[in-house]
Amino acid sequence: MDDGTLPGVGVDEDATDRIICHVDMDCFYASCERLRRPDLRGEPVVVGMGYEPGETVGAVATASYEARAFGVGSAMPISEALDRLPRRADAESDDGDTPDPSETGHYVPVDLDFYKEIASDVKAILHDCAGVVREVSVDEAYLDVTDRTTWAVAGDPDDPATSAAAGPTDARTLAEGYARHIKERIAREVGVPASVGVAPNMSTAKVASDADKPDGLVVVPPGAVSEFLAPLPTAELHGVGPVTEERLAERGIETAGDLARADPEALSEDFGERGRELWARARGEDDREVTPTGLPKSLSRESSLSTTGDAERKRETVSALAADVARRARERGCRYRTIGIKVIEPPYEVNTRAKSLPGPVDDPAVVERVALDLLAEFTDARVRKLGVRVSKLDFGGGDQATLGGFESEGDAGGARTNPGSRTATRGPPGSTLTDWAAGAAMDSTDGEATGGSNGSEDPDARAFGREEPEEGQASLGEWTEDG
DNA sequence: TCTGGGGTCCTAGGACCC
DNA sequence: TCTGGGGTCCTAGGACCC
Repeated sequence: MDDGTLPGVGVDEDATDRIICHVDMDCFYASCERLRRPDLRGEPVVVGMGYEPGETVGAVATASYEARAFGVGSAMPISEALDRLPRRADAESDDGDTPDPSETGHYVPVDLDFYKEIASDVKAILHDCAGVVREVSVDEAYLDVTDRTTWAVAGDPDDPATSAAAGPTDARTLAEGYARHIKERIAREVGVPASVGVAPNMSTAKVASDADKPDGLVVVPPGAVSEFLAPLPTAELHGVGPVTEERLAERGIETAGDLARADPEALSEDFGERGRELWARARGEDDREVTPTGLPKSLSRESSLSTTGDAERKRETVSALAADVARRARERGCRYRTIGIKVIEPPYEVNTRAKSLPGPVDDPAVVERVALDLLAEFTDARVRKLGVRVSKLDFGGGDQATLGGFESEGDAGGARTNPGSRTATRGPPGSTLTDWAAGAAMDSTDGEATGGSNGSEDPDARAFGREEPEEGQASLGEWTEDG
């Protein structure tokens, strides 16, 4: 049953073996910039935000491999990136001690819309190459290509020339040829490089695509999974971050092989359900199906400030973020039932607060009022970052059984641009949910400002009437019952 | 009256990913 | 590396219901 460490002997070698590809675009933002700026090819390129004049906070989104050679990496503060790799423009305009141009790089601001356009060209190829595609992010996707190719060995398995990309086994499979075909189509038709991992399951395919970046192709046939994973540091497993890596190391677990041999019961005790899952992944066991990308679960916006305690500045920021989130939700035709904020206090203390409404709404005014109400708790706090989020999203779809039937005209196209006052799907005649929610939040804000009787109580109860409905809210019960 | 277990929803926080 | 922005999933406790 468990002889899977032998090359060529399958851990799960029956005919049901799947063939999963993980396609991961290499430094995608930088590759996109090079498409429209050929002069950036072969040069160090850093795509980031916040380094332009007047901006002080920012980070690297993507660094080309040439830039990485200078120590510039993703998520690095832009100031540090500039220390390691001075800006080419600076080098040319500076007549003082000009850095050697060969030790400078190009800094380009993020243009997500453009990258999404390029990504859609790539995704079109992926959908052409597989029946099921799960798009994980703008630059990454899983494909189930089981019905397009096989694990059968092609060519002469004894010929080392055929094994260049075959990973830990010598045999070159038809699956490898198919993956190469995908990769080459992307390069030829779109002009950006990708790394591809092929394995019998998602988690191994993911690790494989990372194993030989950039422009890599790593194929791990069914019988070779354990052998491939075993020597890798635990951090290379998907789902093991710095915290888990450290905690595993404390237990003497340094590699995927160590993890695979560990006691799953003990892992389960220490790490909960995740422990067992990581154990299985380290053993190359992962039976998750590749499912198409679903609808988003939440929408959010956040923004960094130079640390401030200014209450008005915080409120202005939250209002702007709320407006933007609400606009995006409306653009996507989704309503939301929960509105939340994120407040980050120095040094980096993350606070989240959220409030659920009795039913889904689409109303920028409600987002703003609820967000500001939640922010009231932090009126005196010094903050370095603020965020607004909506969740419990409702994309309409099946939930069109409205009581009022007011969506009969004008909304057929699906894009929900109707004003908030028309968006409640439940509620007593003559009133709407959004009216109620807005009123409740507003009442509470007033109460706070005037030192009203509720001023010192639980803000949750205050804002959303979990307790006694006040005057004018007597119908709350009707709404919550079926919510 | 007390006790119990199961289920669901809500909120807050944490880890992780790109 | 003292930290940008947009997400996902999991956990845990409390409320509430049956």
